[in-house]
Amino acid sequence: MPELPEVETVVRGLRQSILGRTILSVRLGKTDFIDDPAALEMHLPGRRIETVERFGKFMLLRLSGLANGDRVDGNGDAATASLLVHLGMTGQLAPSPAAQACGKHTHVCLTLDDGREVRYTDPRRFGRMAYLTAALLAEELQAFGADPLEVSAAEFATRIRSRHARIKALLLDQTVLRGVGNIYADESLWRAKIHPARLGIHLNAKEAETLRKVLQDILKKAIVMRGSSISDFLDADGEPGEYQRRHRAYGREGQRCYRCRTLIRREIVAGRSSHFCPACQTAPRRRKHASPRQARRNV
DNA sequence: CTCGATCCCTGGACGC
DNA sequence: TGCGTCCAGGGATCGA
Repeated sequence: MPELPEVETVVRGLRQSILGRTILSVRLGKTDFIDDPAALEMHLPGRRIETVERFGKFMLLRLSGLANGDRVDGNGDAATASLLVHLGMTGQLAPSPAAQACGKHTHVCLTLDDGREVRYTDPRRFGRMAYLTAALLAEELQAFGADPLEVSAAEFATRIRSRHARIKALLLDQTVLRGVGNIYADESLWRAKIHPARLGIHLNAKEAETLRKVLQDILKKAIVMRGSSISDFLDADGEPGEYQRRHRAYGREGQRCYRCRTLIRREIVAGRSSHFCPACQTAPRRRKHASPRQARRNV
């Protein structure tokens, strides 16, 4: 499941392999994960891939202006448009020789000017692809939160400690931080010894800063190890990552905590399966079940 | 504001 | 071997 480190790994691979290539043509299979399939077919051919960037869990392929002075629609926006790609749960984006047969779940093929194709493969089609002008892209991206690798101590503390939601939900909320998913949320909470059901507002300043530090450390190490391959993540070279070997909580239900030997537990927190050590990560005090009558009195 | 529920989708695990 | 069932999960959405 591609989260920030996995997406970063793919982005780095694509930078090596397809930067500067021109897209010649577009072939589509199933298109229910594409915002406007016709826009891809209409606008991608003839455009060069100028940059490959990551934004949270999104990949952004910034495209050149139209080749040989073709008409640019109205505002000239098309000149700085991008292809936005989200890998969802099972998406892969990688170049392969055009001669190579496509897999069953390959739904987008971008023919390049060097005899290869960039292919998007996604069995579950939880991903997303969209051709967006600069203005539309900016509009999309402004809704997202801070980059977890860049976020300052002060901003992180503000974003977390002002919220009544569970810390697990906050870490997963892309409008709070962009790029963290279930694996790295559980891993960072384990490292910081914070129970996933604690409320953001109940973390003290020290806990919040610890969490930020371990989250950054984990994400950086995971990038170095080219991500976690749990089910079927492969990078742009078709290689699996290695970070799953370092997991301390995620996927370790029933195994012993590396710190205290207690059995790792899995519970649904904030709607997501959450792995934690019930001894190291002490649960929040059980909320007193305020009766509806009592709650009403305080109004 | 925050929550849970529901939907999307398919492969893989599991039980019989 | 071959069913059926359940589950995983990022994100959107909706109602409580």
